[in-house]
Amino acid sequence: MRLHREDVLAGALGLLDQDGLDGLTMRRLATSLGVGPSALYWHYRDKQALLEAIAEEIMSGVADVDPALPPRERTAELARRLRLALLARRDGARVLSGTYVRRPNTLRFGEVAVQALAAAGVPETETALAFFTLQDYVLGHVIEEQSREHQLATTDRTPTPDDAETSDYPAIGTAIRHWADRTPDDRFEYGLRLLLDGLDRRTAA
Amino acid sequence: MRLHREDVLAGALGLLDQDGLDGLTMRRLATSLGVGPSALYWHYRDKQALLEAIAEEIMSGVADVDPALPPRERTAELARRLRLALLARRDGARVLSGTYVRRPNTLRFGEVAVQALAAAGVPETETALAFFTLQDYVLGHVIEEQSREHQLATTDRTPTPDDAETSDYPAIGTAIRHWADRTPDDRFEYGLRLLLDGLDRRTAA
DNA sequence: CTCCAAACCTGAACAGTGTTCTAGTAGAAC
DNA sequence: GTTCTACTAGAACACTGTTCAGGTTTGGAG
Repeated sequence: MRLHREDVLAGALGLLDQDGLDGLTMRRLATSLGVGPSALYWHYRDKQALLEAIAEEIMSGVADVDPALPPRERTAELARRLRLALLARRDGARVLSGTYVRRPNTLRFGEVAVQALAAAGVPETETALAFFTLQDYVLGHVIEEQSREHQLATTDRTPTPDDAETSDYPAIGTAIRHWADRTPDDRFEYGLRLLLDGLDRRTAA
Repeated sequence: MRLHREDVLAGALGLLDQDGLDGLTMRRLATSLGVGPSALYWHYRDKQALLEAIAEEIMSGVADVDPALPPRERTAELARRLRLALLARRDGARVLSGTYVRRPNTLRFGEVAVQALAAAGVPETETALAFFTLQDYVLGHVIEEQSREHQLATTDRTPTPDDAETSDYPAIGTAIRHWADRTPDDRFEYGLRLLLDGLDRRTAA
């Protein structure tokens, strides 16, 4: 009935999905594993190390995109897969944004993305800039997306400001209405297309 | 020698700049104001409310962009001002990403940005999508930017992976080197231009 | 000048957090 | 069957956000 490193990680992932990042505490994780809190510190140096392991786990498989795809569609697919990976776990984006991971899954994602961008015709001097731009967008987008889920779960009032204050900000009102008509996927695709179109312009030159 | 709401906010901002978001605790804020912890709860319902006040303070003046600027340059300027506002306070991006603020400064920023986008020729049905895309990018970008500052301050080892592992990921190595040659401002401008160029394409159609 | 209500604070307490010890027990290897 | 390593218990430390009943201080009205 003893634990291994992977058991702790699996338990942490389960607790994360169930109670969110704020609910993921060392003590609760310990009791959910039927063990004292100090036992966890044998497997992971501290909580930060555990979170980095979670982050690396989230990134597993994200880079496994069909290499036969044309380069532009390949980078798009990488961005989509990153988003889905973050969405797959509760507070996934927040977890990833708080960790600096230099491990296989994370590095391989960067490697594959940079290669796809280069193949798409992005100058070698700009591939990292383009990669981080895409990654920053995805991260920011999913952070807000998951933050809205949380907002909706706790205060159960829709985040769309159809409130009184909207009358003081006329443009926002109609803009938000159109925004609310789209699906979350559509909203993400819009920004993604903006970035890819912008990239096209720089590959032509 | 009694406190007012603004004194608490000012003290919180000072402590934030000095010790970062993790160092901003109610107890330390209280002692820095020469008062007991419970005194703070008279001025702000809880810590979350205080953080939202900080977020709104961060957003003050961000929307004050020259309305005479041509629309495209105006939206670019709004994005730049948002970034600078976030950078102006330590962990500013993390603070903002954790709060849902519906207050004057924040709303006015959205209003002005949506108007600029509409003036630039973005279809009315897409202004909110474009606005959030820009905002998500800026937020994600600055979160990573400030996260790197933190990394550099604590572990004093440069985050550029010139390490051994780079040999297993050949494309990353050269890509990162070019990335490291740019200034932080340049890196931000690159992504911003990508988005604006992408927008141009959709305003032409 | 007094009185009162509002504004503001104290001090103690509760329940929870990450982390570090020393001391110990279970499991496999020889 | 003993020895060595892998792993855990339990208590403790120094924190965290938050609440509550009871005191102050303050500005203004009568």
